[in-house]
Amino acid sequence: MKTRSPEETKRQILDVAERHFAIHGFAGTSLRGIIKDAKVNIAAIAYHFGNKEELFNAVVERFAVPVVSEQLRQLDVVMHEGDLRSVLQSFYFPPLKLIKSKGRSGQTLALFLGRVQTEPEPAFSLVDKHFAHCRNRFIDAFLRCKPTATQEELQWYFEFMLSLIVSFLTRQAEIRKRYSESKDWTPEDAAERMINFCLTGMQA
Amino acid sequence: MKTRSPEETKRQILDVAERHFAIHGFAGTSLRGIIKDAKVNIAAIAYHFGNKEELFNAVVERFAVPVVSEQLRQLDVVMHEGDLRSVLQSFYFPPLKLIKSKGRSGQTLALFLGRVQTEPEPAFSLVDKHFAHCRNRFIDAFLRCKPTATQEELQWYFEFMLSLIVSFLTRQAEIRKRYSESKDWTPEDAAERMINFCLTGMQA
DNA sequence: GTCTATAATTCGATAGAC
DNA sequence: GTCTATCGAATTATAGAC
Repeated sequence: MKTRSPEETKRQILDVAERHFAIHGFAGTSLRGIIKDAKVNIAAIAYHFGNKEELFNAVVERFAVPVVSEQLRQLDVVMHEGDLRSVLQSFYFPPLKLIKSKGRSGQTLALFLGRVQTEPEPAFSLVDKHFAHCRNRFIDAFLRCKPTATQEELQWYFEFMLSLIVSFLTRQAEIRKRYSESKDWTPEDAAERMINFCLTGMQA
Repeated sequence: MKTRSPEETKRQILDVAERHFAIHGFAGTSLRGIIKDAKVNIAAIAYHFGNKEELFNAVVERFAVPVVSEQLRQLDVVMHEGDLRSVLQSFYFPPLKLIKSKGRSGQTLALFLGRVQTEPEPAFSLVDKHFAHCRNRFIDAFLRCKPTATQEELQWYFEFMLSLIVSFLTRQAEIRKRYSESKDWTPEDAAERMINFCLTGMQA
């Protein structure tokens, strides 16, 4: 058996765990299933991550931190323009870009990213930890674009914007199968549709 | 111990199972937790429903059948009008009405209704069974309202419409907590916002 | 139909050698 | 750091008495 570096072992565990959590959810995932696919020892998880919940947290953190960071970075760039489309793009593009850069494994990352937002504990409580600040910043940006809107309206718009991408990420595989008779579309096509839908929806 | 009628036992199991599945998901729910709350014997579940998956199926069926039936009935009434708002109302109102009619337990029904659409197997595969026909009918109705739109566009609009309510049902408790500083809103308010958002979004 | 008792797995976690 | 071995708890499902 070839030996692996500790970093490689950690990454391997994270990759497989991400896939299992994405497909089966937190409760439906067993550590023994993960170590079987990752070809590591059961004790390696305990050594590197602690327990199941901390492993899950590590998987969330690996994608959430760079995605939120990039969303806020892009938002900073376009903030002064007061252009709603640019704000929506700042929200939608970073996660889709990360998924695309992952190639084939991006599909399970996408599923995991959506699943985190819809799963029961402990997944759900992690969302606020990573995304609460992001949400407030985007609602502020909305206010710049629509100065006459109430805070309540803008909060709903944020929830609607989030709903579309969460639902898309979670169900895109099923959507593709369901509408297989239609011509193919790329994630960029879907992003454009979501952005246009939000854009007009917010101009009610 | 007071004896219960078989029908009452079944209903009691379904009620508690619905709550547990809604809160913990399919994999995260244990039959022992259900029988403890329902104050029935473990063997009663096997006798009345078979196994865990069939119990879950029974919970889904109990709400899905009347909701879909009412959606299609309302759609039939407004189909000829070619009015998009009426079509959207035919989709959104029946589930919200059922939830409201349940009173306090409507909250867990709402959570379960949304959860079914986002959970991993076996929940997800049940969705198509109950809702596939409904989806086709509503996409047909969209076509009547927007004769120039492509099939692909209309399919996306259906997914967006579905996304909003699924996300709302799953997360409305968290949304309320998150924006507690805002003034209160009723499910009817939320439905109107979703319908208006969809309506303008579809007029892009 | 309802119950007790238990079979048969599977799980997360850990102790301890190397 | 990595491994084997295993503990203790929890799970689903079922057999069989009443």
